[in-house]
Amino acid sequence: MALVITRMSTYFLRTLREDPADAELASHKLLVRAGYIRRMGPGLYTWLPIGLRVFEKVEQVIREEMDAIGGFEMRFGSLLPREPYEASHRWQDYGDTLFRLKDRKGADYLLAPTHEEFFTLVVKDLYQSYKDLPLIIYHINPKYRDEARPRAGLLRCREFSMKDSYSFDIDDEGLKVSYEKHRVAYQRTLERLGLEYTMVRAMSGAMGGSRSEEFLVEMDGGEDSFVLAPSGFAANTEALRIPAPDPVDASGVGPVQVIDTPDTPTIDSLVAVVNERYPRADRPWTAADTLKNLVYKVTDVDGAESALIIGLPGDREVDEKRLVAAIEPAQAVPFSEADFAAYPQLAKGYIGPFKAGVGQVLGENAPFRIRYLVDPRVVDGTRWVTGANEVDRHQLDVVYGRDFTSDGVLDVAEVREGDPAPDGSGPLKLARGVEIGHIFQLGRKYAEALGLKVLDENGKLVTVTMGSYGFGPSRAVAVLAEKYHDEKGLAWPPQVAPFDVHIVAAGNQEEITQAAEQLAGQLDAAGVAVILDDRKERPGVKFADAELLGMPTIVVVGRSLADGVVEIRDRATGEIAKVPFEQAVGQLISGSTR
RNA sequence: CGGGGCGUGGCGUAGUGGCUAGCGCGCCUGCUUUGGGAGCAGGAGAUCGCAGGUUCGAGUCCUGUCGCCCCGACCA
Repeated sequence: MALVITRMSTYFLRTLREDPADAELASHKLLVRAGYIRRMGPGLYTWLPIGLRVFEKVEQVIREEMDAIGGFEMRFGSLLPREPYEASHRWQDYGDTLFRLKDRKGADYLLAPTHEEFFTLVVKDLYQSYKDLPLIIYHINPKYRDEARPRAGLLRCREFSMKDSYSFDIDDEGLKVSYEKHRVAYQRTLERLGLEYTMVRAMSGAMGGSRSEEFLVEMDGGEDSFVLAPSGFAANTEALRIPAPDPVDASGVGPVQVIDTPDTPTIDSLVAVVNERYPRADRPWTAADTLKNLVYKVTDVDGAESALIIGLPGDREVDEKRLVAAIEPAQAVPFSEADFAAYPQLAKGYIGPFKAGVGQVLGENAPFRIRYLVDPRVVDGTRWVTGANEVDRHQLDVVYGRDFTSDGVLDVAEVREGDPAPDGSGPLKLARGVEIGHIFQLGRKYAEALGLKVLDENGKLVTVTMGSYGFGPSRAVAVLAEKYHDEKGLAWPPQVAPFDVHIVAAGNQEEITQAAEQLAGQLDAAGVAVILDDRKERPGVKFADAELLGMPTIVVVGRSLADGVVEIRDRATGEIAKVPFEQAVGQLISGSTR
């Protein structure tokens, strides 16, 4: 079947000469400038014809790999009724991120942020037996999330495209198999797209469930921070558990000394004072020798409040994201001035290790439970400079295990480049990435909430176990643009390029335009997708646009046609080959472009 | 939600309270030009985000409001 030659003189495409002012990332600038996408509103983008071709190619790769693991493509709408979301509690749990709307009768609807409930229900509708399982079904369609801050063009949108698939199994063994299939499908998809990726262990977040991994593409400007060990181990910083050092022999450390330390509001000033007045024999004190104790007010899901004191080395800050992940679903906020005022036992700035023992209370009028948790680096025998729980006083040579203990370990300190990897393979590397895929072993949360059960071989009703697996094609397009561009513009890998060959008719002479047309027609007949620049423009304009648009192969029909040759340019490498006109088609069909 | 920046033709921008809001790109007409974003001539296109206010006079100052971008928080 013959394709249609796209002629730039009539194609619905306009390139911009300058970067849009509201774009920061190269992918955003270039996709707008080259006429692939247009912004419609905050976090809302329209695919223009040439952009849609890229999007559909990415979508097709995903589709093929999903079909290869036995997935069945179907499609839900995006406008969905409230009730199933009510049953899974997500009508509430999703919070402000959910787009909600009402129909003319006042009934509640939502725009799908994801489709777990509806996939669960359609299986419940159709299947009743274990014999029907396992099952993988998926769709690719728009998702809606009212993000607090959409950004970076296609990277974080309020309407975006997602492939979401769902697996249904009779037992956990089956779920593992389905999960593994998806992992393989995602690896193949990303390889085919030409994207290098890192798989990281992730927190399961609001989705619930036991196991989850993210597929991240490393990129400056990415939104997820993760750590990478020399062994290849990788994890989200929230999910990372740092290794506890071995206990230290503290038999040579003298007894605790309480010292006067006025005017030491900061860790640095404290370190300076102790080094001057109480120098260590072996080496100077450093910020890492101090133990700072931060107080948080924690609110449990049942609304109960308590105080959490976190003891961590003075050279580290608490990573808020790690804290949130570590204590959820409870929430923590730093103790306020008013809180400190209400509990004078907590001497702000001079707080030391608190006596261990959950259930200890503070205050008389409004008793407060206190928990004292320490950083994993605080192990038996470690020697610290820390607060004395008295204004203007600190204590020296305080040894964990000898002089104080805790109610447990809380690993929420910031992670730094060079910190030891949990698997002992060496220093960690810190990186930023974009989450392009996420696979979850959901378990039975949705099946239970919505009553998805089947009869097993003994005739007993059992709840089905599920997995859910997301992949973002629109985000993948942005990441591809980010990875495949240079100072001149985009440079698509062939498998996702909107066209295989970009023919530039460099000159308006009859012979040139005719030769370009002829070449385009022959390539088209051979099944090569061609875009032909037949505009009445100067060659320089056409060259610049060809490079901006980024087809893998650019064929220039122009000056050299007088010698019977055309130029075949490789967009990515810049290589130019001069080829006799009559051999060009053969070369382009068999060459590296397909 | 907190912090910072910004709203001026389609795009990018200039504009110490003062005349008819300027420039570049793009667009239209004509002539010339034609292998690296052409030249000349002519032309169309802006209620300066919106609403109040101060002033003889507001794109410019004040207040409010809406929106956008960036950082953070949040986010399968």
